[in-house]
Amino acid sequence: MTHLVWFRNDLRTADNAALTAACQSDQPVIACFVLAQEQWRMHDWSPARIRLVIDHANALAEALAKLGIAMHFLEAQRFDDSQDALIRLCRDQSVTTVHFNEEYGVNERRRDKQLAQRLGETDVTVHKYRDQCAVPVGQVLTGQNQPYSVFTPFSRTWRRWLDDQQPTLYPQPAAKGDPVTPSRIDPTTIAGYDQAPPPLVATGEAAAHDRLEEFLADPVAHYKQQRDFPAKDATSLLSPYLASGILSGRQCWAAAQQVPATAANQEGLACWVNEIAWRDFYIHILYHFPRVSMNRAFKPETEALDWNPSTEHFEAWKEGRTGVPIVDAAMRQLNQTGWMHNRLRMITAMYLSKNLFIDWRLGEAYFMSQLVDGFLASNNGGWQWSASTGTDAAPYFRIFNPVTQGERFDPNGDFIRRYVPELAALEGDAVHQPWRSGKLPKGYPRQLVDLKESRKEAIARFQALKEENQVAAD
DNA sequence: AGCCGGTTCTG
DNA sequence: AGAACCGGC
Repeated sequence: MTHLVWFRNDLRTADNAALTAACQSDQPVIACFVLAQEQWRMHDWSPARIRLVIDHANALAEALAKLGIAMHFLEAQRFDDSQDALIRLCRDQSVTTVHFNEEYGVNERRRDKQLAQRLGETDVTVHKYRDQCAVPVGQVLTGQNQPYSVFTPFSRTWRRWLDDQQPTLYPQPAAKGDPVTPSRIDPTTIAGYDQAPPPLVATGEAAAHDRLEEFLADPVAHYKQQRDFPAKDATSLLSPYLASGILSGRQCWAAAQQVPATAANQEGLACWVNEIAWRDFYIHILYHFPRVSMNRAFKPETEALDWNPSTEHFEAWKEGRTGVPIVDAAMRQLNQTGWMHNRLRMITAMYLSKNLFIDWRLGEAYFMSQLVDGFLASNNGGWQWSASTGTDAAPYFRIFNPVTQGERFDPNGDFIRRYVPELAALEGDAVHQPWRSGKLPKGYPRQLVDLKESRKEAIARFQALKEENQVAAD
């Protein structure tokens, strides 16, 4: 008569629907987490993310142990094997009820559905919780009960739902018994763990809450003005915690509600809450339009685009030697730290998909393979936005000029100089356009493509696609 | 969450 | 000459 909480993308004890529900029963509770390393590899998990997840799984096991809940770390290769591991655990531990919070990728949904079926045959009850968003998927619909595919109207309904419902956080679970000895994953058994860059954020749920509170106590007031300047470090840096569920979107929304609004902070607060809405938006898109997690474009007609083959241009982009300073600085930040500023994600994604005209899926996968905060819904949404293949995407003719973007958002070139030492000695605006001084600094490459020409070419290809579709429609 | 080229306004 | 504005992509 034991309840099992299966932790996946929700490595927290606070505000956790599945954990709270399990602890409300009178029966004993155990927990599990599946180490599906082969599946992680297939989903392009980065070493940085693997390390963050392992560290937080261990921290979670400790926190649960204090509540008298033993964590079982299960070995599996892929999701299919994880079903077997779960079923074995249920049998060995006399589990009668399994609780977990939903995930929305197609593989995850298929896994959960099959598991529920198989457990049903053995008289184990499965309880699923819709816990990943501030507003649960399925709750933000148009007047015609359809999902939104444009952000602005989505966000209006999203905000109204929260204002009306005022969702409260799930109560912290009470101890289920005397403390137990925590189990622990040995990181040396985990592929990739020791290849991770130094941790970007401190480990543990408490550290995540500290960062959230510190951000909302002051920096949020300058968020709207300063967040777009990568040299300023003016973002919350909560994405690593959100991506692995150490913090929930609902906790972020609730914490923002608690901040006394002043003239000084209200714009920044609203701007930041809007980013939580973006996260929810892309999760809702993933839920309603599963094709986006099956390597398909949201706009099917864009599947006909003839992307350039992945050549040395792609390698140069990955390694940060495209010859465009802001692009190279951004890619090196990603490679060195496992994180990239959001403005720079847009600039580098636009450059790959429009100037180099390389398939956005390759960029999406590469980002995933490096990012500590790699999260399917947001990463896919962002890439399809940049490539003009997605919901509410940038119109195909709205192509960033990476030099102009660099000049606007890194006006002193501080960020470029931090990550591209070859350019550090250049004075003033030359750091954005090193080719103008006549001779490139030693070791810095010439541009892969002409920005003006490649922009024209990209627009022409999208224009041709549009005309083909008009002909087909006639 | 644009950029570009052309035109008009301004000092 | 440079800012400010605009239509088209």
